This record gives sequence, C-alpha cells and structure tokens, in this order.
Amino acid sequence: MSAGGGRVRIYDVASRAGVSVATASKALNDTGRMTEDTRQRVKAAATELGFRPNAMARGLIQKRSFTIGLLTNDTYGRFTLPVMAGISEALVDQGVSVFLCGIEDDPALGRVHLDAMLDKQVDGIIASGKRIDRRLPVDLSNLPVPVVYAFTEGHEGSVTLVSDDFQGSAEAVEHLIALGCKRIVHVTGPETFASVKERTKAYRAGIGGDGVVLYGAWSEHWGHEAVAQLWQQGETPDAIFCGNDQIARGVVDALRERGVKVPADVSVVGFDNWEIVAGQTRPPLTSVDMNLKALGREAGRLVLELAEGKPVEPGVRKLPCQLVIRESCGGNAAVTESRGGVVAAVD
Amino acid sequence: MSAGGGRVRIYDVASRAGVSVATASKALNDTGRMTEDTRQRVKAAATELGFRPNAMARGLIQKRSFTIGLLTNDTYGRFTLPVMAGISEALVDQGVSVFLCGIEDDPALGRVHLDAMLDKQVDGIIASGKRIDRRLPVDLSNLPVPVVYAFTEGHEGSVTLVSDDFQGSAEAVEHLIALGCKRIVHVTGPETFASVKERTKAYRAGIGGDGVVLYGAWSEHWGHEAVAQLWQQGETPDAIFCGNDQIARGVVDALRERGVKVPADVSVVGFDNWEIVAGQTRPPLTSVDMNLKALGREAGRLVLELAEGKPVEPGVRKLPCQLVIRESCGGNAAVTESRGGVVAAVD
DNA sequence: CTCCTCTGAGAAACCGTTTTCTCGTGCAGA
DNA sequence: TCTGCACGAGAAAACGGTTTCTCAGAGGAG
Repeated sequence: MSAGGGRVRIYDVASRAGVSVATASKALNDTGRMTEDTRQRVKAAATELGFRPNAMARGLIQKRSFTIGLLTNDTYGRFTLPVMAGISEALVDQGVSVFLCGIEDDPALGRVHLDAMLDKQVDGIIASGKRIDRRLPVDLSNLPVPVVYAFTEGHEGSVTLVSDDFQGSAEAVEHLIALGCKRIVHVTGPETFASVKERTKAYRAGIGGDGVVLYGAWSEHWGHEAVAQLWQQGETPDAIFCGNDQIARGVVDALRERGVKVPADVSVVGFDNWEIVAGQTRPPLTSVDMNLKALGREAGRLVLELAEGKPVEPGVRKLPCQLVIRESCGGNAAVTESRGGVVAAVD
Repeated sequence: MSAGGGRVRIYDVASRAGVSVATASKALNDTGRMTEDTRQRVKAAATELGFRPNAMARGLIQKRSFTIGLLTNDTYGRFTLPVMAGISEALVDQGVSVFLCGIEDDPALGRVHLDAMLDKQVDGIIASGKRIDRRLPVDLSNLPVPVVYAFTEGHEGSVTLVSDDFQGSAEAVEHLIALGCKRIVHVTGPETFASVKERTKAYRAGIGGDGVVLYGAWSEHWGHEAVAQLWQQGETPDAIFCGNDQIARGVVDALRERGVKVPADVSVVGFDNWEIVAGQTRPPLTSVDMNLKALGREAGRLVLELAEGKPVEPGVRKLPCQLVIRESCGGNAAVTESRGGVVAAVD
C-alpha cells in the first residue's frame, strides 16, 4: 500500500472524501466543527491514500518545525550519545526530530551549524558537552528559540541540567562504608575539574575527614601509577573510590599485578559506568551511573515545554546518579549480569 | 548586530533596498537580470539587517529541505559516530543538516523515525549499522528519496559503502611478515560474521596457507582465553593478528600476565583502531583503521549527488583501510604519539 | 410566522520564499 | 520616424498546508 510516500497532498484527500481542503485539514487535526461522519470519511480517505502532511508547509504557517537541534563538542560521543538517546526517546512520539551537530571546539564551525539550524527554524536547541564546567565555543544567549543546557555550562539565567556528582559519590562512599571498608582513598582526575571537586567533597563528607585524595589524569595509566604510589608509601587502603572508570580499571589491573585481590583485599568503585570499560574490567566494576539518558529525556521534555511557550523555571537542576553494583566491591554483590549490573537499593 | 535571528523577512530587505521582493530574491540568489548596482544594494541591505532566509518557505517551493537523515541501529555509536562526523563534515558547507535517528533493532521505532523524516522532506537518507552483513529492521527500498548504505547491508540495486576488510587485513599481515614474523595466528570473532570471513581469507592469503584461526566472541575475555589455548597446546606464535581491538587487548594482557613480552616475543595487531582500547593497551596497539570518517564523507557526498539528480552507479564500494602503527609490533615503530599513532607508509 | 442562534462546511487569506510572466523604457537598426 | 528587442524590475502565481471569515440552512423561541 501507500508506496508513494510523500506525493499525496491534502487536496487529494479532500477531493476523495468529497469535501474542501479546509474541512479536510480540520478533520485530520481534530479541530473545527463538522459531522462526526464527515470527519471519519476524511480520515478514512487519508488512510487509504497514505496521506502524510508536508511538514514544511505545515511548519511555515504554524511557525513550528517539530525539529530541535543538539549542539555538542563531545566528538567522542561518550557523554553525548546517551544524552542524545534520551532526547530522541522523549521527543520521537511528539513527532520531533533531532539535528545532531558536532562542533569540535571550533567557534566558526559552531556558528555555521547554529545558523543552519536557525534557518531551518528549529523549535529549540539543546547544548551538550563533555565537561560540566565548560561552555561551548558559541554564544547561545540571545537566540530567538529556547535553549537548554545538558551536561555543559549554560549562560546566566538559562535552564541547565547536570548530574548530581555529590549525591552519586556519596552513594558510592556509603556503599563502601556499609561493606565495612575503613580506609577508603580517592583517586581521581585533575583538580581543575568541577566534577572532581564535587566528588572529592562528597568523598570527604562521606568518610568524615580529609582522607587521602590523589589527583591525576583521567587515564588507566594514572590508575596504575596511583596504586604504585599508595603501596610504595605503605598506605594500603581497603577501598579505592575512583574518579572515573578508566582510572578504576588501571587501579584494578595494577592491584591484580601486585597480587592484591579485588574485591577480597580491596574494594574498587568507578564513576561513569561506561559499559565498555566497567564491564570488561576483571572483575567488572561497580560504578556510578550518571543517568545521562534520563538527563537527555528531561532536556528534551524541557526544551519542548519552552518551545510551546510554557514557563520553565531557570537555574541549574541536578539529576540523581545511580550506583550500579557489579563485582569489584564484594559484599552482597550476588548477581552480575554482563550488561547493566544490579542497581543498588536506594534506602 | 543582527541580534534578532530569524525575524527579518525578505520583505524587509526589499523595502530597505527600495525594490520588490521578487527583485530582492533574485539579487540574493544571483539569478535574474538587474543592474549590478541594484544587486549590491540589496545584498548590502540584507547584510545590514542580518537577513537569513526561512528554509521552510524556500524548501516548500524548491522541494529541497537541505536536510538528510541518518538512520542507525548502532546505539553504542562506536561505528556510527565516526560515520556521522564524516557525513556532517561533507555536508555542512553545502548548508545541509543531519537528522540522527537511533532505532534500536525495533522495526516499529524505525518506521516512526523514517516517517517523521519523510514528512520533513529530507533530501536523502543514509542508513548505517554496526554490522556489515545485517540489514536495518526497516525497509528502505521504495522510498521517494535516495538512500545510501554505509556500513550496513543495502537492498538490491542500492548504493552501498563498506570498508575493505580484505585489504586492511592483508596490510596487517604483510606488516607482520615484513617485521620477520614467521608463525602468525589469527584470533577473531564469531565465524558467522562476514567481516570475520573476509579478514580470515586475507590472513590465509597473506601467510600463504591455512594457518591457525581461533574463532570466539568479540571480547577481551576471549582474547585471554585464546592465549591460554595457544600456550596450553604448546603452539607459541611470534605474532597474533586479532579480529578487533578488544580481543587484542585481552591477548596483550594475557601475554603480559604470562611473562611473554609484547612486542619483543610476540607482535600483536588489532582491528578497528578504537582509540579508547587501542591507545590504552600496554603497549598501545598497532591496529587497522577502517577510515569510517572518510566512509561517512563519501556517503554524504553520494547522497547529495543523488538528491541533486546526478546519476550514481549502484553497487558495493569498498573503501580502503589504513594500518596505524603503535608499539605492539616493535620493529620500526619509532614514534608513538598518544593519539592516532603513525600511519604505515604505503610504499 | 418571524427572528435569532447555532451548526456544518466552504472561500479565501496567510506563512515566506522562489519563479514565471508581464510590462515599460531606452536604444539600435531600418 | 517607426519597429523591434533587450533589459531591468515588479506583479502575481505558485508551494501545501492551517486558520479565519463568511454564509446558507436548520431549529427553537416568542
């Protein structure tokens, strides 16, 4: 059936149903006044013909394109992809499609993409990045369409969504404490990152003291090195809370190479729950998931509300993280599906 | 300047330049006949006002949306992201934007996204996937717009782009042979994958015999296991060509744990050149890059040509892979930047 | 029986461009 | 001087829908 695709116009539907275009339009959109019989006749004709309204024509008059733009500088996609998936999920059944624009860190490229999207009359823009305390290299503060920031820093008075690093880290540390760990250290990324500061703060609050915090790169290599430092100084923790999964993987590998058993001797927690890293580590990593997909869903929902003129309170919203239990902490980690792991009980 | 964004219409430009809309349109598009002076006056007015034409109005009449859709089931984005980057790169300066639609493996979801894109009058569609010998769960064979397949199986008579697994694998094996390796084995993924068959064929052609081929999962775990099998059977190769980087990483880790030196005792080559795996392995992996970004660029270029009505010869096109040298093979691998590595001289 | 209101449906304007026609003018050729 | 043509520019028709307006007729109230 309906093999044609986009060829049939509302005019065809109208004439088949024996009504005017005006009536046809109203019938299909469930607006206007007419006999229920007429409405059904039009709808039937539309289905038979496989009619699909031309979104450009409709958008032109309605001043809505049912399109939003996602601007990101996270070329790698590690953060953007889950966000994108969430956005798409939230919008697809509203008939909204998403333009994905990867602008490295190039202001000119950003401008080009932005202009292209504005020309296409996007209903809104979601800005996303790879770092919560950095802005995209393009100014989005005086646009004719609403903007929502997801996982990147927004402008004054904007709507911004980030994950709650403090809460996520707190849960991780609490989990370790609940398992009986007494000497927990924190191996994390560069001190300049806001997320590093936030996670460190939660770590300190959790253990109720200064603890031991080692700053370094976001790499497996640094994980190795940190373990070397710790064992060299004779400080042997019984748990290591890591700033991300790559560091955690380096830590776990280094421990194994030293003959230290994970989780028997030392428990390890990662951050990001990046399946490809957390899942492939031996043993698989317990890790904090930032729920980026949920964050994307929320961003999609919000930008749509703004586009529809509904009021949305500006400000930064922190969305909760979730601890995903695998095997690197021992304790009650009974089950371990290869994907996703087990979500920690919240209470 | 031009703070408004999308508000100023061609009508405003025309009246400021003291001409009719018709003339304004022709002036801006460098069509029609008029004094050079008039043309410049209109252009000047447009710049001053920051005029940007409404793409919907333009598209409505021109029957072009300057928009294409990317349909993929590669949720993870490992393959799709580089392809996407290439497409975007090829199209952005033509003013074309890209809809990204992630349809898991859900036919219904695929249909919804596809319809949404067609409604929006996309000029063409690029289908992409995570496997070269599988189709997307949605039929794209009788669409009113051109379709190009990139890294996924296309329909009869379609334009399809894939990477040249044979050539890439051949280069890898040649590289090992050139380094003096005599006993090369191949540890790869499930035999059912077309790419596995192709890479195996190239491996056998390269060593001029049946060789040793171990099939398994695409995982680090399988890399470990394969090494265990090889060393248990007393067969100790001096080189291992792996079906992907994850397997290679498992292999390298397993070798290290056995005290076998890489690359001194055994050379290892991966496939995919997935930075996050290949770069973090110790030592960093020499690996075959499928040039997915170039593949994306080509896909973008082709779909645009088709959209413009230019003839494009149907069929499967294989794009060359590239061997990226890092440290896991020794030999002439002198330099090793952390990112990208060194491209093998093609000779 | 008349007047008013309410209902169903169509005519026409509109969205912001592009494109095709049409038309007046000036200049060259006869 | 008259004809024709090229040229510059504007009027108007598209594109494919939505929305506002208008209107004829039915039915109820007085």
